Amino acid sequence: MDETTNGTTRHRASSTVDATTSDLATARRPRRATIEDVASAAGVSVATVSRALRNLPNVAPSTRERVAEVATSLNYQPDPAASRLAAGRTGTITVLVPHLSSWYFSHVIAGAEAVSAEAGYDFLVIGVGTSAECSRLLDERYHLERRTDGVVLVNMPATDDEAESLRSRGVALATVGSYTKGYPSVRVDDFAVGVIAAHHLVGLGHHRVGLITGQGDDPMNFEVPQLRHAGFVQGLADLQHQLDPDLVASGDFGIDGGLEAMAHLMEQPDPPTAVFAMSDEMAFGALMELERRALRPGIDISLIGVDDHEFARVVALTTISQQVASQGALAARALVASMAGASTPTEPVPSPVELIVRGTTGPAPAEH
Amino acid sequence: MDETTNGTTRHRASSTVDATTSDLATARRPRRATIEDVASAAGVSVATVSRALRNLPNVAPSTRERVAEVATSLNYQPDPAASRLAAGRTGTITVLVPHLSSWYFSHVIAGAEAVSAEAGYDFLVIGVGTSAECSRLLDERYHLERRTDGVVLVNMPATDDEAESLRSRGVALATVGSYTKGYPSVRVDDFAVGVIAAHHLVGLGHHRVGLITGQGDDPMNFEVPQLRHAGFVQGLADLQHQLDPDLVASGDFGIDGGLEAMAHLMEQPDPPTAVFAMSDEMAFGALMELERRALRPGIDISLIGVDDHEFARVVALTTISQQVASQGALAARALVASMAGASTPTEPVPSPVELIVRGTTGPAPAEH
DNA sequence: ATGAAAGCGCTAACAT
DNA sequence: ATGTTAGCGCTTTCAT
Repeated sequence: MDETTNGTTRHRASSTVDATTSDLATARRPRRATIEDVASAAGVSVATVSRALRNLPNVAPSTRERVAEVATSLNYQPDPAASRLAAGRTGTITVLVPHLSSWYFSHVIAGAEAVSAEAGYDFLVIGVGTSAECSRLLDERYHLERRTDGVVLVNMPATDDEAESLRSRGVALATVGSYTKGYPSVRVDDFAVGVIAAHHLVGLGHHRVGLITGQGDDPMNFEVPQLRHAGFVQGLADLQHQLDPDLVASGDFGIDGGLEAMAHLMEQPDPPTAVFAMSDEMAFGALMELERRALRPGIDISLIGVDDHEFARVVALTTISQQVASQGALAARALVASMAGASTPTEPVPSPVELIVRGTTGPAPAEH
Repeated sequence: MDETTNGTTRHRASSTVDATTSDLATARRPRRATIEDVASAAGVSVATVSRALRNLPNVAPSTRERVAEVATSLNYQPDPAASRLAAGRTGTITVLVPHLSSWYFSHVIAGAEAVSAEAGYDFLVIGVGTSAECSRLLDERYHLERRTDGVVLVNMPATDDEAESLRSRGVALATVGSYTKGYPSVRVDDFAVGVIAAHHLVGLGHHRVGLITGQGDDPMNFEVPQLRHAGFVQGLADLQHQLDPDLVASGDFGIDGGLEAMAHLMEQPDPPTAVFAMSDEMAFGALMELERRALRPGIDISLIGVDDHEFARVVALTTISQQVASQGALAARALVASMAGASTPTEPVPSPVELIVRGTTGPAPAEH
């Protein structure tokens, strides 16, 4: 039944470690060593090999060592598909992210990948254009749970239902850039980001401040802009200032959007002397517009961004830095921990921000 | 033997399509539908379901349709692990790349991911720091062939041996940014890039031209800098010019490297009036250095980069554009084709480049 | 055109 | 501490 029609048992002499010893059976290709090969070569059962190699308890130290040696000499690696099927775990972490190539997301991915690899997980990447597409993935039809043990959601809102759906299917969840109740989520204090920006600008003596926000067409990730906005308003209020609704323009988190938003702001009857752009990329676009208007950043008008993009220092952009790769890493680490059965932090895991003053912010122009 | 100790057969009435009908057996969780569920609900064997769903021949149209309907209504999706184990194919494409977060690589990944997803492949990402690490992966110990049907190598040299090792293990290969004999590889004509840069600068009347190259510590991807270098020299020679070895500095493909390289060039006794930086990022660093020296790009000194990084237009950098995401997509497409058994292009697949003139290049200063 | 059955290479009870 | 064995859910000959 286990043995095929020939009645011979396949165990070799237990000292037979040499990988070149070829069974009369399959001698076609340089066939991969299986757990059975290791077992017979080590003179133990496959179960023991399995235990020994996965460092499960109840294996004699001497046995464990011998098995490990044999496995190495046979260049044995368990077949992922087989163990997935048998164990029901995939050894895979999946990250769901919009715009794979954008600065922010690629850094998150880099951080998450490093941690996943180190923890021995395969790292799957799925680009999701819209949040609708994301919901579809998180919900039924595409069976995420067969492909992955955990997913990292980057700047994608997951409803409580979606999160619960994942949980019920045994998939762990962690998010970065948005908060899902009951799951580890890494993020900066976006409210504080807004406050810091406001305090910095008003502290420089600016009274008329503008905001380039990031509300785009896709309502994906509405939380971040909303919080930064609220924080900015609060920061102004702290210092007895207000945000004129006319001085708020949306820039879609891109260079072009930033450019247009800045143009819009400068076309106001009473334009701002200082502007807070919610991302460095939008700030870059804004700088282009200022250049076109021959306005000197930091002198004629102040501009502060968020991110500390590699490029910010090239144009001397004052910004509020965040550690993006580290956020991806933290999320992956939380995921690994929760998959290992550890209790996951249900409160948001904070990631630090820091004001970095460069050249694009300066004292308010005297003439007023 | 197939049935467990109880002798009951598990087939339901063939009209039973309702997913809520619970066997007396496993009624624990909302168990996923298996191929058996579909088979019994459709009143056919699992083999037929398997054939029908994968569009294999020898299935009656009516049967195929019925199976498809039942599968949909049961929300059935084959378990990847099971089919991998049984079929020996993984349905996975893996991309091996250094520096996940850098501009170039993240764009390649984005392109490759889109194509992979569209073709129905899972997309695995592995960050490899050094080329040694890459070789290790491509060689024996970590069994890539169990995890993936094909790999995309980004700017990582694969030796013929490594490529052959992959082939013998049934893993398809495609590369971008480097050429491996006998495998599809997508790349720009880096020699032409150098020529274009040289012609542009000399065409503007520059006689003393410098080069910021990218040879770093890790000899990973030596081909690109080497070819661009050679092309640059050739382009100069075309117009009776030479490259002074003193005007060549290495910048490691980073902003800081570019900055230092430019500083080095400008400290020469007879500094260049025009510089070709092999990447936009190095050019950005170079611009910072020029700013520090109060030299106006495009007027006091000309600078041209390569890539057309999103940011290039922000600083009006003249550059030679390449379509990076498209390269990743082309590579993935070639991989998909070769895995489907198509004959793969063994000649390099060219990706276009284009000179984009902006503000950082201009006529050579008159005073000379 | 369809079905029966033998694995694919592991893991996880359950013995011992 | 170790061995036996029954699956995991598919794919794939081989029959029919």
